[in-house]
Amino acid sequence: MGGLQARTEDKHKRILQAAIKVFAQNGFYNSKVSEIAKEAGVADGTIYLYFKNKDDILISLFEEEMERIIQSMKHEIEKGKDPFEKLKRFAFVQLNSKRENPDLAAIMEVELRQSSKFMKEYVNKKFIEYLKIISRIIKEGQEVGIIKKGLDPIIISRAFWGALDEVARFWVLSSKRRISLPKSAEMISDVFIRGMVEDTS
Amino acid sequence: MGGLQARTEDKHKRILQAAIKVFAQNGFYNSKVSEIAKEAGVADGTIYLYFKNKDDILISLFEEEMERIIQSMKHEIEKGKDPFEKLKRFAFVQLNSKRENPDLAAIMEVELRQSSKFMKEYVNKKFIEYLKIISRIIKEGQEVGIIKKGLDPIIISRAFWGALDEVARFWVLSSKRRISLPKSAEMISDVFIRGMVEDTS
Amino acid sequence: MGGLQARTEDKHKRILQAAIKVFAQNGFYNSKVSEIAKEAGVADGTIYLYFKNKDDILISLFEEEMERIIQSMKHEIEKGKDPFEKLKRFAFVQLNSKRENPDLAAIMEVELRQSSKFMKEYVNKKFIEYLKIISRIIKEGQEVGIIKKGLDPIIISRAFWGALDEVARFWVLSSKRRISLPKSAEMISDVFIRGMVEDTS
Amino acid sequence: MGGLQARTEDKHKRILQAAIKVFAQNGFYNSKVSEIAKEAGVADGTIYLYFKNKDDILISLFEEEMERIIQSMKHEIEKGKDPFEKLKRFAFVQLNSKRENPDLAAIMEVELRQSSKFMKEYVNKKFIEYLKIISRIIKEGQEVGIIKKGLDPIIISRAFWGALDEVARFWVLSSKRRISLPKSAEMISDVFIRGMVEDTS
DNA sequence: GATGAATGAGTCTTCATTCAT
DNA sequence: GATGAATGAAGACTCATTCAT
Repeated sequence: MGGLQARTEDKHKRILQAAIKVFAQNGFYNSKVSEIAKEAGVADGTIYLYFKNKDDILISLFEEEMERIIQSMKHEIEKGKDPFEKLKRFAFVQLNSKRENPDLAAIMEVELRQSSKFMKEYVNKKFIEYLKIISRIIKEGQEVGIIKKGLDPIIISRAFWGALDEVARFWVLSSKRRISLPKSAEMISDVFIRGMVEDTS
Repeated sequence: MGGLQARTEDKHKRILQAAIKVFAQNGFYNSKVSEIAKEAGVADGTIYLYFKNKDDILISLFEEEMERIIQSMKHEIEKGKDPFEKLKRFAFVQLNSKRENPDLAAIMEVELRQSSKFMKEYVNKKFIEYLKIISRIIKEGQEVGIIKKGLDPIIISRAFWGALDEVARFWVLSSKRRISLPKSAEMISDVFIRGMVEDTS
Repeated sequence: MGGLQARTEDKHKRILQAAIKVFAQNGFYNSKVSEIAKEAGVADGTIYLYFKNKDDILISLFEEEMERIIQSMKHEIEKGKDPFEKLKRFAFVQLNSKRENPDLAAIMEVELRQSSKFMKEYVNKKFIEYLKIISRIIKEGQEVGIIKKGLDPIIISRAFWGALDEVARFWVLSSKRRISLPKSAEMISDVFIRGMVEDTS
Repeated sequence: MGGLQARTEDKHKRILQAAIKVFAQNGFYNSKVSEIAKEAGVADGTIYLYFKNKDDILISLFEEEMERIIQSMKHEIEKGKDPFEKLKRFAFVQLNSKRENPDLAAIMEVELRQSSKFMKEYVNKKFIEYLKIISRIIKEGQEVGIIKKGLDPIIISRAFWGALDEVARFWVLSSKRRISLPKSAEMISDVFIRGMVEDTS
């Protein structure tokens, strides 16, 4: 019984992993359900035992991966001793995820911007939660008095994330050699930190 | 004769404008050619007198709009007296374009990241040209000695653009009220400028 | 006035000639009216001043060419002194027409067999008239007593024409070198003549 | 398992049979895939599980039927004791096939001449194989000394087939009454045999 | 649960034909 | 008469989804 359950969960995961690969390669609309099935090693119809439809695969993918990403990022952030170190960690982890999970990252990149109605709500909710990790750090810095009070944490967190995401994208396109990911992370967080730091006079 | 030419060009433009609207609303893959035709007030077949196929509409859209955007941005930048002022102008114009041409901006947002093979080359070429506007300003600042030498202009230009693009996206999603576009432009360029400024001691 | 009429007729003919070329190359269904127009050096719409529709071009083509072919063949046959010589002449002219007018011949080859309802009647009428040239020669031979009475002139004329047509087709396909057209004409008419000749004992 | 396979093969065959009927009725270009599907009692999409596209239906039709025809003809020919008897058998079987399978015959008639590029090669290959059945008989006759040496077996085989094919076509058009098929077969093979026989003096 | 053959709705695209100039 | 831009009906083909086994 447990075994069956396990195998079932396994199949669910296998389909999702296959979908990540296929979606990343062709984009959502150019991916065929049958391709995912093939990649997952299951029959076409089996997909529909685990997911309501093609859209649902993408949604589930977000639901499960975003949650994992958020938790993992929160965990990583906590290791930072001060807001600035936390931001650096965020930048580093964010950029690194591109290397560790390029397919998933590729999907997020596009799909997060795709205005597919059906997703918007959910995706946004989770994405905002993700961004809150940043804005909370900024607020913390403002409370502690090391980050300028005038800066809107929401705007800045968006900007920070956008900057990182774009550089990550660039890294993929530039055949991954021209620039080192860690250095980029450092460079960007440095610029932001220096840019946000409260003047001490 | 001139009239005929005019009308022909007009139709080309009308189709492209219609496409911008329709693509922005539904995304490329959920848009039907017949919808575009309807929106443009022409017959379905007429589309194919001006464009090779559906893909070609999107490509043409980029070709024509990107060029326009780049020229207009270059023109705007020149008015800035120093690199910092130029960056501020860039930020302002970039964010504002979202307000002035939200549909086009929405398409660029997604499609620029879409890995649609057929586009990648062209889009990238033009996009890189666009980003060079930023990196040149940064280099200029480094030469003049007001921007830190250690910063990679290419990385930073990506980051700057990414930050702006994401904030612009946020502005659209947040029902355009919570935050003012000009203030955001100022905030982001300020952070970047302060973050990049060469230490004078 | 006469000039205009002449030019008009000229255009009619030019379109028909263009159609022969285009139809021969691509077949009726794969030929576009616009191709014919281009080949004829007229505008697409002009075609419809001279022909009711695409079908009508093909029909007119038959009407005009078949009549010409029939008359020319009749004229040629008359030069033969006896039925056998007439058959030889028929064979020779028939095969030669493939060389002189390969495009027209190619169209006849296919279209004569195409069961396009709209043509059947007309084509058949003219084709039967053409075949009658043969059957009359055979009847003549039977009356004169040099061709076996038992042979059905209608069947034999079909067979004779079919034999010639197929060999002509072969000649085209075999890159026109392997075999000489006149020799083939002689060979086939010889076989038929020897095969039909009344036994004299 | 066997049942499933059987049903699958059955569907392939059913589609092909339907195609024969539909193509014969309207010609290839005027036949709609949906018509074939309807006639076969399957959904439109099902066609594409068994055939690559519309063209492929026609090609498959040839591949499968021609092979069958060739084998069946070879089998029939062998029963003839001498070359002349074999030719008579050929004529008889050839004409009869028109009665037994008029739809297929109608398609062969037209399509064999249609210069559809995509077919030409294959069709020709198989058709030449078919004609070789005749030319071999003629060669055999020449070797045995009962058929004139001067006759080119290739030309004559074409002529023989062309003669038969045309008479068969005539039979269909003439509402199948005016003339008996067996008599026609006899008449034509008689003319050819007498025409080809070596003079014995 | 698993399969994959079958379905058929949905869309792009072509091209014969029209008609305003 | 001549033009050729515009039309829109028609049809091949795809692929998400279903369901009998």
